[in-house]
This record gives sequence, structure tokens and C-alpha cells, in this order.
Amino acid sequence: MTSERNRKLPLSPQQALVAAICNAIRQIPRGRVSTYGAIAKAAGYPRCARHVGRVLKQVDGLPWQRVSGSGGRISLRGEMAMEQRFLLEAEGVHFRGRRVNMKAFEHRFVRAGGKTPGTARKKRLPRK
DNA sequence: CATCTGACACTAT
DNA sequence: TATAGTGCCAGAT
Repeated sequence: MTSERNRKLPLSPQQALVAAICNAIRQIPRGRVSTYGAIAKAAGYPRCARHVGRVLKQVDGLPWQRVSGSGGRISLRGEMAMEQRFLLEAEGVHFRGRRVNMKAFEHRFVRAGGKTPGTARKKRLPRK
């Protein structure tokens, strides 16, 4: 790596967001599926699920097919949905009607230092 | 600079 | 289960 470029890294917060999301998506193994919200959270940007979609379309080289909506629903429209479904099935992911069988194919993001699974409880912000 | 839209999620009905 | 309303943030017009 060109250490010259590593000097300062003027990465904008937005670029960091994209990089984080990109990284999270790349962590999804083949035959596995994740959701926008999960990726956003894993990237460190909860509630930014929308940005995940934007990154997927803008950034090339990402397994976009492994990303679906909440509950395994395909948020795509038209033929893109069929394409995603086709690709996922090709990877071994099974579908249940219009949704993905998340029960068996949802990928779990591992957090650095994540020990004692179960103790690691995610805090859900109470609204209202 | 203001407004709308979007590969979403969540809650309520 | 399906539909509607609301919140979120960035890009496009």
C-alpha cells in the first residue's frame, strides 16, 4: 500500500460511512443474507439503512444481492427483484414466498471483542 | 438555498 | 398479514 497516501487520510465523515457500510457488506459470506438495518447498525450507523441502499448502487463490487429489506423482504422493484432472487437461490438461499427464509440465512455480524454471545445485548432506543 | 425523492425501518391500525 | 404514517440522511433538481 502506498504509505504516502496513508499519511493523513482526509476521509470525510460521509466517506467513512460509505467505507464502513462497504466493509460490513463484504463481511457477508456466500449463501448468507443480511438486511439494510443490520448492515447499517454493524457499520456503526443505526437508522441509516437508506444509505446502505445508496452505497450498494453507487459502489460497485459489492454483493448487493445478499442485501435485502427487513424480514427478508425484497425492496427492489421490477426485474431487479427477480435478479436478486435468482442470484440468491443460486447461492443456496431459500425463499419463502416473497421473502427470504431469514430464519436460516440471516447473517450475524460479529463485533470485535464480542465474547459471551448472549451477554452482548443490543440496546433498543425507546421512542415515545 | 429550498424541496423532493429514495435499493429502508419501525410502530400503529 | 397487509397497509399507512413517521423518522432519518444524503443526493438530485
